[in-house]
Amino acid sequence: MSEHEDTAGLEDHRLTAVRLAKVEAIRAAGGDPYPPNFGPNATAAGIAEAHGDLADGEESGVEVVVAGRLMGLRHVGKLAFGVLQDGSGRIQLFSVATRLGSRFDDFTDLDLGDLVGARGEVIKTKRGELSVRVDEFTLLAKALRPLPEKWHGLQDVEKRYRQRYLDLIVNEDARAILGARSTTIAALRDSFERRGFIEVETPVLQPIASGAMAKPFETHHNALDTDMYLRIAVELYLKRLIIGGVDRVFEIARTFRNEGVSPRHNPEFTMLESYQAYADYYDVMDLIEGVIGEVALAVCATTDLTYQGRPMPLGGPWPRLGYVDAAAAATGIDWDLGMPPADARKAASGLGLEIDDAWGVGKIVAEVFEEHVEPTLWEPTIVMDFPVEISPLARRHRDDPHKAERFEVIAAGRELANAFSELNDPVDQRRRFEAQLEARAAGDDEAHPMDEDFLRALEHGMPPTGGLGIGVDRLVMLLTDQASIREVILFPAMRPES
RNA sequence: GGGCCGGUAGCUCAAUCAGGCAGAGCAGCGGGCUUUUAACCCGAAGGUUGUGGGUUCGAUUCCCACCCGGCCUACCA
Repeated sequence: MSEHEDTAGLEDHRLTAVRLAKVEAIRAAGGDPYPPNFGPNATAAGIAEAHGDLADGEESGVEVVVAGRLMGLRHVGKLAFGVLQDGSGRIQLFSVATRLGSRFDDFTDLDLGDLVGARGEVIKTKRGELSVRVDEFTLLAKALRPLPEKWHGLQDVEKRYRQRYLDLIVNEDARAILGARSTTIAALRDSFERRGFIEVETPVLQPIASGAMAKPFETHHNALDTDMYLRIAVELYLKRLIIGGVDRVFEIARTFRNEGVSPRHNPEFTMLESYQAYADYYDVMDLIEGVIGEVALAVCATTDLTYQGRPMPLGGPWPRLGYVDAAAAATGIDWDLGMPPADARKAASGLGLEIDDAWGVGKIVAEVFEEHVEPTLWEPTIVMDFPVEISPLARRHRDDPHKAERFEVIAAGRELANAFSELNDPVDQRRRFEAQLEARAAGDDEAHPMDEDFLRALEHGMPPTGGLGIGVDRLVMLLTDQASIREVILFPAMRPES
């Protein structure tokens, strides 16, 4: 195959044809437009830190070798000013025809987007721009396609998601969010590890989609000839590890749910789940408040954030509301999980909610809560003591059999974290699964499936345990002030092109 | 899934309301300039107006269908 057959039409477009021709010219002159390596010894940020205090027109006497992408090029007679962008920032390449000789024309012939290496002394120009005064430069990789507009960047949302590399090249915000996400993950890991939690990895492919109530992605394992599901949670696997004696365990788990796509939902997302033996949900409240505070400090250097124009104080302790009490306060109806379901249904219908006849009081109150309470909670709030009916994996409340020792952290009107005193009574767990099977039979296709393998593990004895799940993407949204989950996921789910 | 909005040069945007030669800036090309900072000046280029139909003498513009995206909504974390 000749190297021309695979240019995919690039030679047909005037902008790319010019660049292809430059590649050919370089090769014809014995050069390599794609050399195998290069050895930079300085970064834009490092140079700024070391030499930022040079006076205008002053020379540092220090020679550096830098590498990056050419983002700007201003040709002024026998001078040329290039803008080199590397992973740390930008530095000007100051080229002087009298120093570069015949190579000066090659420098001005570079295209925006080319990857370039340069060697020269760090100086500050007369106009005060810190620069590398180029004595030698090398084309490190020819860019055949033009960059988006240098001032406005890439605005087209679809292109920004599909071609995230362009977004990262030209939009500083995109790079900042990527960095904040990385810092968030590192800070979460650090917070849990310092508390003695061990990080593990459990199956993504599971024979039963357990641990949450959601529609899974289905797939098939050919060699085992068995249907499998992409995990919707890691809960039951981490509890197996608690049973196995791993007393503090966590996983940063990519999780998959075959549900709608929205500014707050991506079919694959990241959840951190942790389990702590001998702890109850009160211990977990302290844990989540501590962890979120630490992460906010690591990422934002403060816990007093602004989210979408409104104050978002992440520092704990957070207010704690009773789940049923909050529903009552919001609607003026004296909800009681022990009330006759018909009464609850009537009251909820009076609020304009559509209630399925098969629902129990717990599910009805949950509907009321999600409609009338959750959207109104802006600052982080712990809502505790959920209906046991909608909490099949949580321990029954020590004082009220209708409730579970479960809480969620609500922030900006949506769930940020979900936690409970874990259910470790295997007989009760079996009954809860059976109740879920009944709900499934009644038409709830997100009811939790029976999991005999997990029950067998529970029957060996699980210590009292506090469990926690944190929506990592949503946490990053809060920390970076982003309204859409797609802004904090590098490659959000999209329909295939064409 | 439903509703609303959008898709024009490589990129950022005009023109669409009320049908009449589709324009500009950046990028690219040619030329000039020894201190630029979105450099500037001169010149010449660059278009299947998302796709396919329809109405019309004439469609980027009006109509229909479809594709892709955004927001809202539904499901959910």
